[in-house]
Amino acid sequence: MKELSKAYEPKKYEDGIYKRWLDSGFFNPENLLNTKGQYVNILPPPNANGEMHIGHASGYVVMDLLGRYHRMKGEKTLLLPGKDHAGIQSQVVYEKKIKKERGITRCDLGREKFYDEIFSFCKDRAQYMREQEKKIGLSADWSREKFTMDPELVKVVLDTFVKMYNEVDKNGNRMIYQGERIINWCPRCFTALSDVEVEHLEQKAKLYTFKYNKDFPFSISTTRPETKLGDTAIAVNPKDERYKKYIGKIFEVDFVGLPLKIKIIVDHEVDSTFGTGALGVTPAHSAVDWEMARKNDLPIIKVIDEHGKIHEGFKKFSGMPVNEAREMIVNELREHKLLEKEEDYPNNLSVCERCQSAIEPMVSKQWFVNVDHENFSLKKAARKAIENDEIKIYPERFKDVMLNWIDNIRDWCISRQIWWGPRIPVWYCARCEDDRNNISKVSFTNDSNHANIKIKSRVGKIPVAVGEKPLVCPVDERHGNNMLFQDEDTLDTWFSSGQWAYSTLGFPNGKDFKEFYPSDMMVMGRDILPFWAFRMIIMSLYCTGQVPFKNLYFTGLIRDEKGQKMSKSKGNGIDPKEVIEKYGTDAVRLSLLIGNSPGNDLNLGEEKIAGFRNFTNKLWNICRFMLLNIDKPKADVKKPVGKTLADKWILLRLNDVASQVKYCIENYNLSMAGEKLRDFTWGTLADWYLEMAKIEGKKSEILNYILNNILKLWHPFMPFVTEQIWQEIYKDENCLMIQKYPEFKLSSNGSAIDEFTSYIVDIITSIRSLRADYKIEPAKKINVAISAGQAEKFLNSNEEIIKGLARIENLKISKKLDKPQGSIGFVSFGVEVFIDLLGLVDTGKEKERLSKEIAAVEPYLIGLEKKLSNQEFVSHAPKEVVEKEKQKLSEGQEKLKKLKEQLKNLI
RNA sequence: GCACGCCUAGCUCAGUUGGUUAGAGCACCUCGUUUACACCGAGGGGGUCAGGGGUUCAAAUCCCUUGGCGUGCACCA
Repeated sequence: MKELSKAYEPKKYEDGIYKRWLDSGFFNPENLLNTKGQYVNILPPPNANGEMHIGHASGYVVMDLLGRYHRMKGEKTLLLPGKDHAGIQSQVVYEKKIKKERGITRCDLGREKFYDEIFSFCKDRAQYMREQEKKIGLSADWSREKFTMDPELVKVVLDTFVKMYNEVDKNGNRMIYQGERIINWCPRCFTALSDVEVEHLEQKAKLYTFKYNKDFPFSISTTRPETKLGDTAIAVNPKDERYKKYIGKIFEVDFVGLPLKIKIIVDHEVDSTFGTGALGVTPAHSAVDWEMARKNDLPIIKVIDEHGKIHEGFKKFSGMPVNEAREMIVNELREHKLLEKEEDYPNNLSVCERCQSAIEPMVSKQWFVNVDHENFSLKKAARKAIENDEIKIYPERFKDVMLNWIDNIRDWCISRQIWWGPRIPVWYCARCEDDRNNISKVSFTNDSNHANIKIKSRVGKIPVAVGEKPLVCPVDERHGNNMLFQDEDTLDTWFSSGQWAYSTLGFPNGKDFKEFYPSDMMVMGRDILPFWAFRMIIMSLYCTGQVPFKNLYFTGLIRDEKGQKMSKSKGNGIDPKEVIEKYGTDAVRLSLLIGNSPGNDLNLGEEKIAGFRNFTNKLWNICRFMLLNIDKPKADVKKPVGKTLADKWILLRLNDVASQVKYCIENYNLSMAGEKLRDFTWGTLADWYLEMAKIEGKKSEILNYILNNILKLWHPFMPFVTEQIWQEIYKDENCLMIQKYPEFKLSSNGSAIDEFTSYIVDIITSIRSLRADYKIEPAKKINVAISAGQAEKFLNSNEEIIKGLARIENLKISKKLDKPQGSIGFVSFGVEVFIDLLGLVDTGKEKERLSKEIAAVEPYLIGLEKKLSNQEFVSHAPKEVVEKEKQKLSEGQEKLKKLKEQLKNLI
């Protein structure tokens, strides 16, 4: 058997190991033999337009750890990978690309060509990202990989649209309906957005206070004077005495040369202390005003168009970008002395989550999902599933966050005016339009980004068919199908990804769906909770009648070492490619697992990764050393009987750490699982047991047993190094990846072994410490005498270990002996240890050392005495606690007595 | 405004139903090539657990409160 090389070099092995796993076929659950139970994780699909970043990696590491753990436990394990088409984002990315590389816009390509190109672009990126996912060690079944735009997935999505459209309550309301409502419009992306796709940025704005004209009785305040062209009312608080006499009146005013008809209305929402207490109502461009308009039946005047310019019909302002119009109106008001105040005012600007352009709220005809439909309330169903823990959420506190979020949700706008994504399966017939004016109005524009895009009229069309394109117009066959046209819009990406949990499994009749749905685990970034978690839950409950997954684990964000968000522009990002190359995948995995906890952000710097690279190498060397001491390594060694105290102790500790690790993993405390394993491996095994084993010798069997187990226990955390070691030793065996995970139960009666060992460890550590204090050269051997009392026998049987690890020449252990001349002593548990200092004793120094220790013990004992003399404590506290305190007191008293004696003898 | 967190060693954080003289890693200081490992070993310094109050025999842990930091949602005329 050849030795392991001196240092572990990840680069040398990782690709080969991954290939071996792939070739084994065990990523595919069908190939796993003799499975019992199953474990399914439909992996969240990253957007197929970029590359894997460290945030993805942190999620994958969790998913893969759990997957490998369950696979090794013998469960039929499926990690199903895939990619998301990411409608708006991919379209933005691809538009930028063709603009830069070819100087063209999507309109130059046309809808079909653009669609085809972006499809292959996403497929290319998906392939590239797949290679990165393999680098992180993801043990996914690539034969089942999916893409949200695969035809079979799109079919599921469209079928759901049809099903929801056909869900009609007794009043004729559909679950999916078309409505003219106020929505968020991004003039850059040229599409409607749902509420969650809008971000709010703090900005300094100006708050203008003015009158429409000098005849109008009172002034209003606004940050957006240009929208006032569309005001149809003034709202005041019903309790506001100042304006009571005007309520209900209608004023016709001239506002910067344009006529306005203003009704005075009341609304409780109006804060009479803000500004003048009078609010100009602009129904077409403010969500709150829109609601007021609906309640008061006010007319709605659209001021701003889809390009962010003033609509036709506003004379000199028409066609002007909003900012220019604002400036012009303000100037005009100033000239006419109507502007009363102009003050700085911090407010939040709504911007597009994808491109950061300012959002225009506007009234528009869009498709919506009614989240509280009478036949099936998506929101109530989701609430119930979460409340009843049908989906368990980690960390638990996110349950409240989700419930709070569900309670505030409003109808979901699912239509997008983009080309990339599944197109809404709704058909209209030009001939069937009731109102000829409403037939597909087409307008053209000169906007550079959106040249020649058709803006279809979003008013008044009635679908004639929903679903596949009919052969003839279903309303009137004489119209045939050449008068049929499909809705121009595509579906919100989250309408697709919301169905990922089952569309990937061949819903509704596929074999995988029947076998693997619902899945066991979903791991997702906490930032997409409102986008995705909620949508997956509602869609799944409605379509499949079941929850999509039984457990939901949220990861936090990965930040830089200073806690700042990683971003390309700041250049503070950690690129997984680079750090994997530099430190190896296992080190990167550990740095994302240990010290990280569900839902919390993680600050990550390269130093941390380097630390785990060191540990990877340490593990390699621990195994290297063990191998040097194993005669003929076997993959299936039974648990040996420990011969010495050290053996019994390490078996006990291995047993306990393994059962704790299992407990931690099953409760998703992966960080603690890793920490416990590391402490055992480095602190217990390497620093103590292996050193003891060097002295005791003949450890072949037990080392073999520990080696096998430690590789298995570490495998889910650091699959590459463990597999490589396994392969070096057991070439002919199956991969470590599918070896049986060790089963251990927490031992009940090992405390005596632990206690004895801690005596020895403490004696050795104390001797080393005093040696260092007295600057005794490490190579120099010393003489030690121990007055051992009860511990005589077992200290004697471990004499060689104490001698070896404390570098002792002559060790004398007796039940009772006096302090030898020229020595110094210390007390460890009940044992007195004397070190012959070879004439180096410094009485002053000793006095100080002993006094210092006495000074530390005394207050501790006083505390204990006080506690134990307190009747309340003795009667209230559990017996074990009281017993423990008593024992601590008597041990401490014994120690104090001995220390005092030593001090006395010194003088 | 509503909600959810966080504040423990210089730094990053553990501390799971209240009960060890409060822990780890990194950094720092001293020393050091003995059957693996300098990506290492041995030893060491360093914290009144943000402040105040309360509950309790017992509080880093539970409750209230003040301050600081962060996040989500809403408002933002």
